[in-house]
Amino acid sequence: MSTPRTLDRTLLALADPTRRAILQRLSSGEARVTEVAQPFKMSLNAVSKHILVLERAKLVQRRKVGRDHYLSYRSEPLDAAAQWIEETRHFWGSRLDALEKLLRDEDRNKP
Amino acid sequence: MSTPRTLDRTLLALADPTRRAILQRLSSGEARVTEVAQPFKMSLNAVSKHILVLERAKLVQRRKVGRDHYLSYRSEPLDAAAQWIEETRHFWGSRLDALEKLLRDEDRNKP
DNA sequence: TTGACATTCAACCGAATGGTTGAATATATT
DNA sequence: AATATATTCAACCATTCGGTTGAATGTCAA
Repeated sequence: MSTPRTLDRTLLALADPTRRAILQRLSSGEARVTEVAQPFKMSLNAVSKHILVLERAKLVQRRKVGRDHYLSYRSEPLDAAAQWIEETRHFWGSRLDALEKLLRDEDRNKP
Repeated sequence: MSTPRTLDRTLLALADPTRRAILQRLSSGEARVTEVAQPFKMSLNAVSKHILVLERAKLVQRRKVGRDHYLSYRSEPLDAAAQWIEETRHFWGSRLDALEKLLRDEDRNKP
């Protein structure tokens, strides 16, 4: 289970297309910072910052070998986020519960 | 399926405990802005802004009746986010794929 | 009409984001 | 030892975020 803070960081980290692209790249195996940054138009430094956000959320792990930093994808935070979403969806309900919720709303207005 | 922009907005909106609390409140039925704001320590205006973020992400719908704005929870974005996460988790792999990924990494280093 | 209530708008603030450039640090290579 | 490479650090900038306060708007109720 994930503490609220952890969930915050995970969702925030995922709420950016650049960072999702970085994760996708890493999901197919380790890569160095420069390799990860290569496909992007932005500067290396910008990518480096994005990686930091992903590291803070523990979605990326860093392994230093000499001057090279090897980055890898960690699945745990996404697993935890998925679990939270599924539980939440269950409790908050979805389309199927629309009628039930409507009735609840109407009840609330009849004293 | 959700376009990247939509997903961004959804995840960003969910990446805040206040906003998640608001959604939880609304998941049990409609409520007016003031009612929603009542449990929070922050100002009504602050909550109003959070609601706007949720509305932008289509997680909250507004129905105006006179001076009252009735807010309700919409499940579609969360459904879409859940779907994205599940697909992504499938493609990016999880613990079970750790060995496979490790082997891929080792391959990459042997020319 | 006057006044209370529900809500937003507007301006401001401090902190965080997302980006830049330039310098610093550390490691390889020659 | 000198140079090139990999990466971060530091400073800066514009924008957004999360919050505040105060005023404006629109609606209900006496």
